[in-house]
Amino acid sequence: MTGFVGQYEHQMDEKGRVSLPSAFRREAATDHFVLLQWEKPYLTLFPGPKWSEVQDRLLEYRRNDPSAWNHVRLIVANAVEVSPDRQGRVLVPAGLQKAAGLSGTVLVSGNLDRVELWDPAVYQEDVHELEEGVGNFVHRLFG
Amino acid sequence: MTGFVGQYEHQMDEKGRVSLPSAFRREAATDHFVLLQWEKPYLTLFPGPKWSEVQDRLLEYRRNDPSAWNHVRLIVANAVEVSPDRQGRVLVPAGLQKAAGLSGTVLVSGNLDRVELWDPAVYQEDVHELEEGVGNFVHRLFG
DNA sequence: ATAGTATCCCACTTTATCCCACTCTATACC
DNA sequence: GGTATAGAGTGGGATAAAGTGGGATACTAT
Repeated sequence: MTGFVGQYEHQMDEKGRVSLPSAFRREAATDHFVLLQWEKPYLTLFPGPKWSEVQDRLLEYRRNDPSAWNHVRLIVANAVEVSPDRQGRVLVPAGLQKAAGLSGTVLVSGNLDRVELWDPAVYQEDVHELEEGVGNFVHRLFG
Repeated sequence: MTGFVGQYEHQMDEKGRVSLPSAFRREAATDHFVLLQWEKPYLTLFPGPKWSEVQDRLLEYRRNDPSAWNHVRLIVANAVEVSPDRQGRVLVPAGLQKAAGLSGTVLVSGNLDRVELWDPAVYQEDVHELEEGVGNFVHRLFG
């Protein structure tokens, strides 16, 4: 129950398969995942149980706001249900590959309750080094 | 339940393994740890249960603040789940070794609910001797 | 029915993890 | 105070697992 932590660089082959780190497979304790893009420029992989929570929130959001319908459609329509094969790889459909600019080396990054798939170069650029001064929050979190 | 107290200098071998003091292993009462750097220039080793608390705070922080996402990513992506081997050693990944400037002799220092890993020279410089005048608080703590 | 496509399974290589053996230190007992 | 014993820290080697590439089978669609 430590959540998904750590990051790994794995190769995506020409079929679009990416190995989930064995540590993540053990952590998930399920072979049932949902892969989608809810924010650019990366993909998110939710374990089945976590996805159920998210789904409930989507349903509620849609019920209370008519304009939400198209938001939900866009995200859900491009989502896929995936299961690791016997070697622990998940298949990333061509559409999602393109949406996240994935090819060759993929950064598989743990983010507590989910796993994220990034183009390494994009990650490097988007997720900056912590600056001095923003450090106040960390003492409340880790102190 | 005395917490982690005391400090030890242990050798990190070329594989990046560092022995946890046996006193700390007894104190933790678990072989499940999370090692990360949330503040420079040292590493922090959380026992599993303590990490769960921290994780909950991270999730809450992230939920309430969109700008928090990258902070959480940076810290969590460089974290690792570690378990001592039969000899009581934990493996420090190369990335974290570099981030904390660890090589050769490592200072393994108890800090109540967690264990910290320091470069001895850096520790010597950063953690000063107790100065006169700042001592007011101690009577409230220990008195 | 056939061709194209997608999914699953098998095999190999490399890297990491685990385990065994040794030495030194600290403690306890004589 | 000295000696013996047990525990802790350190180094290296072997085994198992993880990641990667390719092939075969089943399914779908035309």
